[in-house]
Amino acid sequence: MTTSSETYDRELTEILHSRGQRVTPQRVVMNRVLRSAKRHVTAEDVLREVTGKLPNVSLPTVYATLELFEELGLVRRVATESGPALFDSRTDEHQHVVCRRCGRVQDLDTAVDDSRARAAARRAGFRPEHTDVVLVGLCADCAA
Amino acid sequence: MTTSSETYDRELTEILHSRGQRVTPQRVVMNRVLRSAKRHVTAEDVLREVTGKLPNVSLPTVYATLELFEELGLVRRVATESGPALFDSRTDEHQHVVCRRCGRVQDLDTAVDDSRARAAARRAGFRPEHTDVVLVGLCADCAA
DNA sequence: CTGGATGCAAACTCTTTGCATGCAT
DNA sequence: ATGCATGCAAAGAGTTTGCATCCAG
Repeated sequence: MTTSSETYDRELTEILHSRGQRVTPQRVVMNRVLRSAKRHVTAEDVLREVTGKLPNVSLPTVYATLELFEELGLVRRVATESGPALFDSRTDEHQHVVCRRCGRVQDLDTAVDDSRARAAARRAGFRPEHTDVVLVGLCADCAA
Repeated sequence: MTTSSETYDRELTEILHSRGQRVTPQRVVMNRVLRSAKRHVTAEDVLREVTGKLPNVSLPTVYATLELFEELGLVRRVATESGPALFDSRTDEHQHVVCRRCGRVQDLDTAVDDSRARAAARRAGFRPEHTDVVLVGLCADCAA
């Protein structure tokens, strides 16, 4: 089930206009790149992908746009124990496995019951919004 | 139930000797600082605390020692979505709440069932070792 | 003594900021 | 026309590396 670029573009345009923000080529291309990315990407990854389609895009713009997209709910920052920031265009509930040796990240799709943790967080005075679940270990290659 | 510095020192000495590594004043003091720290600390935090007890300790030594202690299982790096690396001397299973606005981190003590996630990770070829659970939201102060 | 551990300085990576220009509205 | 968004350069935060010296065993 692949979604077309036009659908991505239309959705982005709608969100941006509803907030009085501009639809620029950089934002359109970055949105397409992110939404069709299979893996978790760094800002550098995004720049590389985008540059193939639109020249002269700068890293500061990539960072600014990633931050914007995060606010818009289009991407989520992945919690990691080190290394450059990773961004994930899947915003639905899922988990990550990270290899502590090579840094590889993969999605998991299982149910994790965080209701007791959320309740404890509220008792501690927090207003929890989402839960990052990261399993740290070794991938098949690094285990060998 | 406070544990004395002597107990910390003895435990550290034992682990280091068993691996043929040296017991230096820097390591002893850092171990005491970390084990008695209530909150989650950055490398800078550790340096500040240590400098009060032992002058001329350098940040590279703090980083090297934190990495060593991580290998020894004395501290764990906390998964976060951004900011400087956080270290936690609690190595038993627990969760964290992080304020996405001010970065405050607090411990939670609840049971989170990650067995299905672990199984899924193994199916994906990983050998999961531990699970980081981080609830992201707003703390009481920042919610206002 | 001897080599692992340290301190210092410098390099490096990742990210943010300042500012002049450009383009979406 | 207006001012938000961009590109470029430079600065900034956090972490790592190189190397001479030191000290724990």
